[in-house]
Amino acid sequence: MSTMTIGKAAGNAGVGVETVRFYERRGLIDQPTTPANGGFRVYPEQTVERIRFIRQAQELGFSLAEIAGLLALRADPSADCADVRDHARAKLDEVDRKIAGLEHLRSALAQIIAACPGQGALGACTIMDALAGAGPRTAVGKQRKER
Amino acid sequence: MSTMTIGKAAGNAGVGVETVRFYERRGLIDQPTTPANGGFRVYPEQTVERIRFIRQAQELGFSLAEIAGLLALRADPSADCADVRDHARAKLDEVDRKIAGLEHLRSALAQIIAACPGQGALGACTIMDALAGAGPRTAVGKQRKER
DNA sequence: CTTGACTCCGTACAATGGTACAGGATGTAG
DNA sequence: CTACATCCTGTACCATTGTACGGAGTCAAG
Repeated sequence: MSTMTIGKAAGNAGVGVETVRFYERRGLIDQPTTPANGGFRVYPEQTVERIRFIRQAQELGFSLAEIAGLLALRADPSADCADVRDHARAKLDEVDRKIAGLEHLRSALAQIIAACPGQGALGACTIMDALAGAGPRTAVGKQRKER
Repeated sequence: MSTMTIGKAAGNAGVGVETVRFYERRGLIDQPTTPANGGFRVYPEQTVERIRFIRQAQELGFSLAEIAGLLALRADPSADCADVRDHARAKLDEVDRKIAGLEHLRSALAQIIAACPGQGALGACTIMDALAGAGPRTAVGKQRKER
C-alpha cells in the first residue's frame, strides 16, 4: 500500500479506474506525475479522500462543476477571505433550501405511511401537496421571442 | 385560461414547451387527447401542478425515474396498501439520508464562514472533513481480484 | 523469462434530461 | 381574408457523467 496505483486508489474510493481518469481530465483531482524512471503513477491517500468527497457531494445533488466550486473553497489558503466567505454563504443558502424541500417531502411521505396501515382510502395522501406550493422557479426557459 | 394550450401550460409551470412534450413521452404527465374537432390540445391545471412537482423533486436530487415512482405513490388509489407503504418507507429512508448528508455539509460551510471574518488562516476549514467519513459507498465498480 | 494482471492513452459509445429545428396544420387579431 | 403566433409530429442534436475497448507498455509471481 506504500505504492498505490490507480486501480487500488479507485478500489479504495469505491469507483472504477475510468472514473478516476475522468475526474483527472476534469481537473477535480490531480494526476500524479509518472515516476522519472517511467513506471506507473502513484496515488496519495489524499486523492482517495477527495474522490469520496466528490461522490458524497454528488449524492447530495451537486454537479461536478458545483463540486469543483466547493473544493475550491478549501483548496486555496491564500484566497481573498471575503470572497471565499461569500461563496460559502451562497452554497449554504442552497443547502438550506435543499434541506427545507427534503423535509417537506419527508413529511408528505410520513403522512402516506401513517395513512396506510388502516387500509383503503389512499386518495387523501398527496405527496404533491407537500411540494406544489413553492412559488415560481428560476424560470430558466426561454420566453417566446419573435421569429 | 379556460383553454390552456401547451405553451400556456409550460409557461405557467416555468418550463419550455419541449420539456412538457418530453415528460409526456416519458409518461410522467398525461398527454390530453386532441379535441374531436381536430384543434389544439387543452391542458388542465393539474398538469401544471404535476410539472412543478417534477421540477421540485429534481432539485432535491431525484431522477425522473424516481419521480415517476413518487408520483405512482399517490396516483394509484386502489393499490395494495402495504405495497405503497413499503415503497414510501424506502423513499423516506432515502430522504433521511440525504438530509443528514446535507446537514453535515451545512455545518462544514458554516464553519468556513465563521472562520473567515477574522482573516487569514483558512487552512483549518476543511469541507472535506465533514463529508469524508461516511463509510464505503455502495461500491458498484467491478473490482478485480487482489494480487 | 514467460504469463497474466494491471497501467497508459486515446477514442468511442451510452444513459439521462433536455433543446432545436423542419415542415405542415390551426387559431386568432386586425 | 391575411399574417403571424402557436400547435403538432418527428427527428436530430446537445451537455453531463461516466463506461468500454483497443493496442501497447510494465510489473511481479511462478
